[in-house]
Amino acid sequence: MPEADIERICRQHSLPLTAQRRIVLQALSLRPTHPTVDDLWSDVRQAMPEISRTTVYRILETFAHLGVIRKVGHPDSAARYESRTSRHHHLLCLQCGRMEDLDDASLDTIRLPGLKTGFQIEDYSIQFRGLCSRCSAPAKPRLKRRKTAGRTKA
Amino acid sequence: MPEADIERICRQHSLPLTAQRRIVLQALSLRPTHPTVDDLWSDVRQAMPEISRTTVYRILETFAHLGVIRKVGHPDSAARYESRTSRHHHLLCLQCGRMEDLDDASLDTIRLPGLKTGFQIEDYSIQFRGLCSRCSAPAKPRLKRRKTAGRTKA
DNA sequence: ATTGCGGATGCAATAACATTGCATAAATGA
DNA sequence: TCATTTATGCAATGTTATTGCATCCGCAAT
Repeated sequence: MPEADIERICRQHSLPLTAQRRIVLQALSLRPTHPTVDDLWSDVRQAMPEISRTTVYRILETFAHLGVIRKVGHPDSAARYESRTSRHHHLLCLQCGRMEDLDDASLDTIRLPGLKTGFQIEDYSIQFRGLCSRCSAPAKPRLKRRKTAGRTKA
Repeated sequence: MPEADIERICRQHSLPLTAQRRIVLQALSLRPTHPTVDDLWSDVRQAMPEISRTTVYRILETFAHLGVIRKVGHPDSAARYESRTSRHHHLLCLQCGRMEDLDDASLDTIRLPGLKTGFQIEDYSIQFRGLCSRCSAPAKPRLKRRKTAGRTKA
């Protein structure tokens, strides 16, 4: 998320533009894998060692309520956030919990379920579950090596 | 989940069939809305007041690892479980956090993303976000009442 | 029915995750 | 620069989840 966007967002909502807000949103947008609050806190402390964990919690909650970022559901309980709010999908690794974004325009044409659900639906996203490349690779450890020997690099 | 299934599952995995396991799985299958651990603990204590919270945690984790039940991702941090592991989708209320199941065979034909994702995909489910009937109804509170006056029952 | 084994349970302690109250500090607009 | 308003940091507290260990219970062999 470019600096300019962060400024605009704060001004639009009459929120003081603080260094903490800049740096937290910045850190979030640099993380493609839906970090937890503590992941972000670690990142942010590199540049601002005195920032408080509470502040990170608060900033994320504030912007999530504004719809600027999103809190994503993840089976490993611990809040996770993402900076993208436009439609996209998720790849979830059942082994390590890694969650990556997936963009695929052909998935934009899902027929929304009818009103009989009782829900007024605004958007959707698909969660694909499986094994990420890191976790599926070591799945055949007994295989004899051929010439394209496996990189076991975790 | 019928009693017989619970027995079968335990025998298949050589797990002692305890009263606690029976009652926790039973309680989960009676809850259509993806309860938290404490939701289930409350339910279960009606019939078994001395059951420990820790035990409920452990039973759910055990069976989730076996694939008998599933831990679902939910933006409100607190683990939630569901007893259905066959493909189905979710309706999530952004207001109250309620999450309901949606079955719709026409959503079974999603084209899986290719191997270029690096993921080996096993299954997917769609999360539809919006407002549930309870939360979308009071959304126009300034409206003059007509003959179909609103039930304000939260 | 009794016994013995291994795993499950309950409890208490602890850890991990999250929120709140309040004093201080910083951003904004005049 | 000053006043106002809100954010931040800190410490305390609350909530959610896990762990170690003594005891209990399901289960199978007797």
